[in-house]
Formats: sequence, C-alpha cells, structure tokens
Amino acid sequence: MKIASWNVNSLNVRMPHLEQWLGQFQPDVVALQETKLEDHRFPDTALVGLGYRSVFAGQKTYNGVAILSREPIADVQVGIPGFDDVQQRVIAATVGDVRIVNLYVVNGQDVGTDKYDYKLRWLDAVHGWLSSELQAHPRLVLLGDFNIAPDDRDVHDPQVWNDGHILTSTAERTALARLQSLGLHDAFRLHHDDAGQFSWWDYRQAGFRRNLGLRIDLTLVSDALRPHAAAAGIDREPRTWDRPSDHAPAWVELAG
DNA sequence: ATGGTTGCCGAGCAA
Repeated sequence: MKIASWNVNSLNVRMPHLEQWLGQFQPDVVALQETKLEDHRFPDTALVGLGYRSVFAGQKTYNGVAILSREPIADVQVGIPGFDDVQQRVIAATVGDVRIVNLYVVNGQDVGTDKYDYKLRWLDAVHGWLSSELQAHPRLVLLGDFNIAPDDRDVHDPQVWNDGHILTSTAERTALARLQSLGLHDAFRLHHDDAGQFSWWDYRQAGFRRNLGLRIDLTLVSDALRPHAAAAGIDREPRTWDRPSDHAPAWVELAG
C-alpha cells in the first residue's frame, strides 16, 4: 500500500500534474494540501475516472486538504476536534484498517509573529487530538506539509535555516519532536540517513536547479505500523515538470 | 539580501 503526501499549491493549476503522477506512480492513498478550492469546485468526478475516490475540505484562495484513495474511505473527520479554526488544514479518514491523518501545518511566516504563535498553538492542539486518535486507531499514518524541517540534514544551509528561523526554529522542532514522542516515526528516516534530500524548493533564485531546498513534507508511521514501513522516499520528478508545484510528493509503502 | 517567484485575483497577501 503506497501512501503519499503532496502539497500541490492550487489543484486547479496542478490537476494535469496530479493526473500524470497518479498514472505513473500508482499510489493507493494520496493526501493533498493547498488545494485552494471550494468544495463545489473539487474535481471528484474527474478523479473517479482515474480510479480514485476523494474526500476534501477546502476554501477559496488559501489552504484546503483532501484524501484520495482507490479503496473506500470511511469515518471522515475535518478539522481538529475542539479547536475552532476557519482555515481548512486537517482531514482524517480510514482506508482499510489504516487511519490517515492529513495535515497542512501553519507556515508561521516569521519567528515571533502572530502567525508563529498560531502555528505553535495549532501544533499543540494537534498533539492533544492525536494522543487520543492513536489510542482509537493504533494503525495510523500522519502525513502532510509539516512546514518544519526536522534537523540539519533536512536543510540546504543550516547557517541560514537555524534555531531563530521559521521552519527550523527550536520551538517548532520541539513541537514536531513532541508529536513524534506519541509513537510516530519519520518513515523517510527509517530508510535514509543522508542529508540534502528535500521535498520543497523555493520558486525564487532557481531553488530547485541549485537544490536549495528543505525536507518539510513528512510521512510518519505509528508504532504498530513501523514494522510494515517497507520503503519511503520523495519523488522529485513532478518538480521537474513545466509549471510545477514548489513541493514534491513524499511517500511511504506499507507491506504485509 | 526587506530581494526573488507563483497563485490567488485583479491590489497586495501568503507562501
């Protein structure tokens, strides 16, 4: 079972890329972020034609998340229970016997801003919710655009991306580590320990060509699924295509 | 590098 996460940065623009990628990569489940589409505009009919059901929670202009699956999707949850939020950043659902939790984590803009405070409060709410979600669903995959690079291997320049910088600040990394301490394991790091493997490259300054990137798109597997995480990676190919998203898909394969 | 690029929508904001 191949499960992937992809921040498409507008599904309206990226639908041809998604179609191409679904056809060649053949994922079983895909978590999308930044669809930037109201629900009535979501291309669910076109996706059925490609063999995928979908559930989604969108809004105009910003945010928006979805889960696509070849198999039936059950028990859909939108948002974090008990955390009022007008921003559509969370959708969870069950596929087979696996709970899929898709996050579009707050970017945070800059350390010390109101958006940064919102990011940390939002991550705290996710932590509280996931501790109970894991009890109810031990076989769980938490994936998405985390907008946090876990450690210095995951940034092209640790001098710039340091403990005072957004996406790499100590408080953000601590919040991510706290989530992982619930028993969630970075599937990529179960299989690779090298630096310089990124999932996002800034559109500016020819970031992709120069590999000036960060690894901020993660697939985390629960304790129960860890022995089944047979492979994980990042598919850079769609980032090479014409008019790409600034993110590449990150994936984990569950076996057995 | 208070730059640079893309997507939203039609002026700046968010990333």
